[in-house]
Amino acid sequence: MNTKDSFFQRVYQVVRHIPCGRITSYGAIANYLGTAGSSRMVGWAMNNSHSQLEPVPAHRVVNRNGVLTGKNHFGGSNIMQQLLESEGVEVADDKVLDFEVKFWNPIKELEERYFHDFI
DNA sequence: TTGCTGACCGACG
DNA sequence: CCGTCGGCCAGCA
Repeated sequence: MNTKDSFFQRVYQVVRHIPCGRITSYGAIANYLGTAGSSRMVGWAMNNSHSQLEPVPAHRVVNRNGVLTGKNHFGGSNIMQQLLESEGVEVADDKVLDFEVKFWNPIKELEERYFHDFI
């Protein structure tokens, strides 16, 4: 990667690779970036995601419990939930249903993608 | 340079 | 079940 790519840029790049109808967690992204335990940085990156020119689907990132902890940063309303439901992700009580099923693991998915591209 | 802050996580009582 | 605390570390004033 370029030297310009900062920790935040990497986070945004991973988030942009999340397919529709799939979700991931802050910890998974942090683990993928090799900074496991720094999941707070991922959340902080999402807070600054608005400064990015390209849109970042931050609504596809939830905490490890599948709870929409960041919904409050989408305007104070249930915009985050609506976005997820529009993509086929069922949400109830600020919590994603079938979280484990729709969970998108950046390590596994991106590894396979990289492996497939490498071959 | 220092000292906050934060959309997390896990442990503890 | 609930609140609290420490660790984690990139940005920013």
